[in-house]
Amino acid sequence: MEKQTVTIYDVAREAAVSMATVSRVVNGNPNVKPATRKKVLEVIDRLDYRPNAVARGLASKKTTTIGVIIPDVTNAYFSSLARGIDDIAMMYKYNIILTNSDENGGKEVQVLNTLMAKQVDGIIFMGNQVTDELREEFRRSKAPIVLAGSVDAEKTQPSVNIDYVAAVAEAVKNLIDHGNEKIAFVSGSMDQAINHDYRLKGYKKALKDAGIAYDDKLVFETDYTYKAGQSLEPALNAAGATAAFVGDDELAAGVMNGLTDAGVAVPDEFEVITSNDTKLTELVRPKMSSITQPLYDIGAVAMRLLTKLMNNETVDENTVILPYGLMKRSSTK
Amino acid sequence: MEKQTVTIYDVAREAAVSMATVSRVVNGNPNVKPATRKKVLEVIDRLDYRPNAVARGLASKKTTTIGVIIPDVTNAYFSSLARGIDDIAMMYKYNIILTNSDENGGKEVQVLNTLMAKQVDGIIFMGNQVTDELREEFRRSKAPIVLAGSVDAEKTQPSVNIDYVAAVAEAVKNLIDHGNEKIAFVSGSMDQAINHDYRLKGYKKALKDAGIAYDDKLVFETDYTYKAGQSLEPALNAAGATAAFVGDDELAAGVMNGLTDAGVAVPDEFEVITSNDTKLTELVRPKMSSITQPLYDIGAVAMRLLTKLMNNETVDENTVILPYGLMKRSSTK
DNA sequence: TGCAAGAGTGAAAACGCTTTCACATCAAAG
DNA sequence: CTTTGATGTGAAAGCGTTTTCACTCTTGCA
Repeated sequence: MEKQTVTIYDVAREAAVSMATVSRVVNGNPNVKPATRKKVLEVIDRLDYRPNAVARGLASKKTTTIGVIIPDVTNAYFSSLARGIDDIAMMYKYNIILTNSDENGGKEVQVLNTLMAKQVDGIIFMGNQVTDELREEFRRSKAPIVLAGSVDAEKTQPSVNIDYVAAVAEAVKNLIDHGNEKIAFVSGSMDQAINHDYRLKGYKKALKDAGIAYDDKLVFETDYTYKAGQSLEPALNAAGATAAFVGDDELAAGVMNGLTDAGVAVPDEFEVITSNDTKLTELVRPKMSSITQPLYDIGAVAMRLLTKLMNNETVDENTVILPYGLMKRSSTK
Repeated sequence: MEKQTVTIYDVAREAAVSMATVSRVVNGNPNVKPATRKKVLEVIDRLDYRPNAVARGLASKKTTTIGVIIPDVTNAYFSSLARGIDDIAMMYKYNIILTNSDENGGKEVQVLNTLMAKQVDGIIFMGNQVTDELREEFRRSKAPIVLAGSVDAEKTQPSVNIDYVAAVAEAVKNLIDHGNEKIAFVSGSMDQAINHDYRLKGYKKALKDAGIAYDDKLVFETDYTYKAGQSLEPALNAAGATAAFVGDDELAAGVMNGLTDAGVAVPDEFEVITSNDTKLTELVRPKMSSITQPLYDIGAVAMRLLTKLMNNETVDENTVILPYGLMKRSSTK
């Protein structure tokens, strides 16, 4: 025995008005006589009428739902962004369809398509490897798409980020200032624009400014996991590094613990600076120095930007750069 | 100049068949002559036709979308569950609308309502404080709802969990076996069923089994944050505790670091065992001993259960209990 | 040769809303 | 009193699918 759903038509009949009028009061349209409005509201209340958002979406061509593509919710960096996104979305009455992509191009394209099929009003994309195919999909989307905490070298989409090049350069300079000359650059895949086109650039810049020669033996390309970091100690040691810039906090924690476990003292014998300033940096011992990013805000601002785009408001700047900082904790001198 | 969307009608016209037939081929209905199917598929391809999921949802009364209510994505425990949920959901062609509730009753009710308005096919709820009002909303929902990693004392909804009482009892027994008599019970709000009706019960049981008197001075009700744990050291000390069972990993990390920072040696002078076995337990030093839970699986199984419910398959057991374990690391002797 | 039973297809009615357009009403202005 | 411009309301046409039902062909079989 299915519960019978009450529709706008039922309300109209009971209130002795037209569907149009019911629709008006539901949507807060001011062109309704107060007496009528009251009458309709009473019936709505009595019948416990709840508008069907799907029907609404079909008729109005707006779903008040946005799609969010995230590499992995389980990653503290991204989940912080996601929280910022959701909070602002909720503030603007949007809901979020969240899907994990594992930064896998095929999955990203597929997910993007189902999001578009579901007629989301907008999309927020996180992930640093924007393939040509993906870019093509972006282009064909009628819903606006903004990148959050992610970069695409082609800069074809609106995005919100920090200035990665400058941030990394500053972090590395800090290490250099402490007397380190052999500084490792540890990050995830170099196929990712953020590593290849931004972080590495910052790293090289700092080196160059200090007159230190770039040595690709000091560049460690691995994946963003604790384990990967932990097992990096021998290689780091073999390369003669005395400090490392690391592109991810979990990875950095691994690097640091791997070092410590191998009897290398951090920061006295080896300094580590990381990138994302997630909670993690405070939990490990020694606490990790890090580039600071307004994670929550990156998500929040991205979502805010998206709302403007969805409303066809003109936005002065398509790519917004938020301020970063450097937080000295105990993994650097 | 809006891009003109191509509809099923356009395809039908171009392929010289009816909409019904196009619908059939799109949905893989076998009652279509191969030749016809081929012809239609060609047109679909040529026009780049993409079915509108909203229209589909309206007509079929299925949205292939489920709602997920999560206290906070940023929390490692819950985000692990969320990942399990999403993976299985994707496997069954569902998408997920994710909303953060902060375990705030009012927000939960509101979110639940918007999810139902959006006609989700099912809902997964995480949160340990099921108010009467919430229970009422659950009841009125036509979409099935399952609790994941969350308990409701009334057991009115399907759920997937571990046996919290037994797990906590075992953890505490372990502490007792190490010679501790004054064992602190540290958790979040006692209003939450999981703390009040499960964990505390397990704690008391272990005490009773060992013939140790229960002392509510040793029960610390706080919130699930690192900071809260960190500042607990003086109180713990004042109560004369020599060990603690903690209900959340981040909180436990705080407790442990607070202790360490105050010069209390873990585990020699104070043992700590935590509850959720998130990655965190491995990142801090000493590594934390913990009850182990199959986090990902709890989410995955909950989602799987939900698919069955949505298909009206009969399920033998409405509440599934997954196995737990105890992982000894370095925060206990 | 005739007939029952599929197989394949199309017409059209939902699905539950928004929105356009036309119309009616009414108060203020001439 | 008329005219006018707002204000309030309803009829009905979408929105893009799925699904039911009826109908036409084919086949296989008696």
